[in-house]
Amino acid sequence: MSVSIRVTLPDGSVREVPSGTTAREIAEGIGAGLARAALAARVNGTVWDLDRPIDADATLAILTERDPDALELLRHSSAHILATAVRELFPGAAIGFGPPIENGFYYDFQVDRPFTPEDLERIEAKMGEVAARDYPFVREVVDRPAANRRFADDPLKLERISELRDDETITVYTDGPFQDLCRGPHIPRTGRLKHFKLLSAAGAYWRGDERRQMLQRIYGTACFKKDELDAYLHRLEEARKRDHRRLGRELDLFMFHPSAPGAAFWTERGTTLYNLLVEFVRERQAGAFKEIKTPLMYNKMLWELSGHWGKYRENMFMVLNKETNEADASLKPMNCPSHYLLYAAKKHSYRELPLRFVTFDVLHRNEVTGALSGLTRVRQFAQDDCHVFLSEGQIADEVSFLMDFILGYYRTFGLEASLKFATRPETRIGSDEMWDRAEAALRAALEATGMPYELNPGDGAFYGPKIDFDVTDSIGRSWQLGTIQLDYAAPERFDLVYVGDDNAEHRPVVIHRAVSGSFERFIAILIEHFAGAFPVWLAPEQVRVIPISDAQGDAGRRLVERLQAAGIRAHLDDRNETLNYRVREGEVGKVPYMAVVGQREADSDGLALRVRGAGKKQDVMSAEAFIARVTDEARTRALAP
RNA sequence: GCCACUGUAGCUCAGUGGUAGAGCACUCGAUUCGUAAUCGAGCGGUCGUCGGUUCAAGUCCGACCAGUGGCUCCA
Repeated sequence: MSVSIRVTLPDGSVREVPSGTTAREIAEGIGAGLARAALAARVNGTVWDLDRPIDADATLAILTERDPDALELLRHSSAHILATAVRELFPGAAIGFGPPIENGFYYDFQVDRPFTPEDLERIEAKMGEVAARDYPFVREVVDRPAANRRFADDPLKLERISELRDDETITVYTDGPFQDLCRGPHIPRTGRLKHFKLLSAAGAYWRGDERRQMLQRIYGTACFKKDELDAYLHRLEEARKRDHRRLGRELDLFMFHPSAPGAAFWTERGTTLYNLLVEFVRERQAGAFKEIKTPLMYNKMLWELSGHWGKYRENMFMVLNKETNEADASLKPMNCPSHYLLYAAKKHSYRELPLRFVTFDVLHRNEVTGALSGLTRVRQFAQDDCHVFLSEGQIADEVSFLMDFILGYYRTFGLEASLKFATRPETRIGSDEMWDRAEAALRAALEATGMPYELNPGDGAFYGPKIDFDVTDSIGRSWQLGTIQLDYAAPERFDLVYVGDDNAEHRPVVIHRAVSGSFERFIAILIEHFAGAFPVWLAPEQVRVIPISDAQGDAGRRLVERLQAAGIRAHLDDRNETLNYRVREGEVGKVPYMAVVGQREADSDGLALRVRGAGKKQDVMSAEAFIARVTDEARTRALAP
């Protein structure tokens, strides 16, 4: 005896079908084409396997390749197919987790030896076979004892099973010879996987815990269409080409040397770029901020007061005391404590608040070797660091002020930032009333911008809530750049006070603010963002003057002098090379403007302008007009060319 | 710090146990050119470092250093 259920389709129509009918059967009832295209179903808003019986009234939509959720499904199933292949080639491999991720999927294995690149090729070929065998993905609901029996040989899975709550449904998915503990859902058959590639193998701690054993992770990606896969691989290649480490060398901006791992050497051009950024921040901060400099090295008295000596010591470069032979001093890893000392050194009136200390001092953090990476993760760097001392009543206005400052800064570079609002964590200091006020003030300032923001409940610092500014780079990596953090703890710890209009001492609040994060990392992001083709105001070399032949050498030299006198970073390329060769070098070197001087231009006190990236198209103009153009673009910090 | 991979000329790379190679860059010479690589010659490496195996090591083994991809962490 079968009970009927009512299934509502996206167009609003209702089908009455026997309980236990699958989405596939309903799709077949709608049309053979839909049934062929079907990958899964969305039942009451949740993605289900196509062949899972539906036993109650439901809304149902058939998922095809076109559905945004389908790709995740394919990639999750790809991970299973990867595991299927690995198990065939490495029968003893224990399996960890295999989820879909942003651009593909991975699976973790416990194997006797790590995978080699050759293994990856074999595994990829085997995945093709598994897909071609077109196994169905079969879902089964099992009870705990059955699950334990099935994965008796697999300690990782047994550990996972033991953590499942009793009220959780345990499901097992099987494709051909491979079964996996998995919540699903999956594509109906392995044959639906056609376009995939394994990308890399790497170690990864089991459960992401560095105290647990290391598993071998294989990363891969999969798409529904070949051109999508090709496009993704092409994107990876493009990202590799604009990698700041490669461009940093090619454009002669910086280098690293084994003598100073994690600390950059800046060339003349790189230093020009670095200083231009610092100058830009200085210019924007002029007036409202007070730039200060504090020592780079401190004895442990300060770090004990700040708490770093206990919690952050591992990351600090220690300095040995010659007499006691003990490490009792350190290079500063952060500016905050020294700013507090300077603040506390004299009495402050409420009239001075908000008082904004900014600095570009050099910081050192002893990052573990494996964490270092180009300019994005270094041991020596400088932040555009600011600490604001203010009264609690000034928070809302101050946060608005700082947000405008930060967003305007990013806008200059054409960078899009997304905002995150992190609220009180479980372990925190201060009263609930204090947190209520702080969060309300931050939130009000956030909403005043009208920008969308993501809520990160519980992610605030123990000393106060914060707003983080994330920027996404060309490779799709997201970087936390700026931050606005309220700090109620530091003023207590350092006993910071100001004198109020009641002539009594009051506790200020501190706001930590950074805009670029660190200049080093920000430059890395800019290099990749612009692919090395900096806007005129930032380009280390703005103009390259190229006399066509020796006869125009003097005219070229005069032009360079004139440009330099106008404050333009111009260089002469009068080398004994062909015009074509020198133009090519200018293009490859991403110089925004090439000013070519032939006899006609030499006679008329002009130049033939070639704009970076615009090809052969040239624009003959007077030196005067050109100077006006370049200085204007530099002054306004225009993004083009 | 952990796992794997990589390290040969300034750069990109070839060289799988038998006398170190190519292209570009650089230097010199010729060429004086109208918008993405002119021609020729030359210079340049104790093959990351140290140790081991071997008659013989860039090549095989070990340790260390550095880089890369991840994990952990993070500006």
